[in-house]
Amino acid sequence: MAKKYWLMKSEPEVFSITDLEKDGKTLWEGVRNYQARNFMMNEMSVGDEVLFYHSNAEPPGIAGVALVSKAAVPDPTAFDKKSEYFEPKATKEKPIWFCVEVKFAKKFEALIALDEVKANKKLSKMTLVQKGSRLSVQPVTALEFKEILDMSQ
DNA sequence: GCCAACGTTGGC
DNA sequence: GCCAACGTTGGC
Repeated sequence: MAKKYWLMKSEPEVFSITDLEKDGKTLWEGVRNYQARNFMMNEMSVGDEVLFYHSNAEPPGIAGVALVSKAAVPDPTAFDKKSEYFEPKATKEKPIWFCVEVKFAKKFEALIALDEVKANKKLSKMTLVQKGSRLSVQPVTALEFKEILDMSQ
């Protein structure tokens, strides 16, 4: 299976690239959107590369790179009554929600702001810059991924 | 199975 | 804090 590329959004107030650098790895818990879940559950493989995006930030943008380190497992927060992500309908047999584990790869020296991505004509097709795109887990092409890395140096 | 109402995301 | 865009829910 060829390596795939992704972009995953996180609010840095909640969990930033610096938190990932500190922790080394994390379960990508709390995704409650079927499209995003399906990408994690069906498409992601260990070794896939992930652009770590800071949403709801000043400025919003791509902060670094992570690697998928574990294929999708049931999201434990769905079973946790105290979690804001608790899902009463989830059972061990039918967990409903899944999450992958990602590990830290690199933090960009300077964040690539959403504005810079929008200004780059080569990236005009990226899901991220499409109008109304809110998906928190989205595929990125190999070319787009390379272009972002080029912009980061 | 339609669709209005409602909730959420996330840039600005 | 606003609000456009989109997803989900629930009445029918």
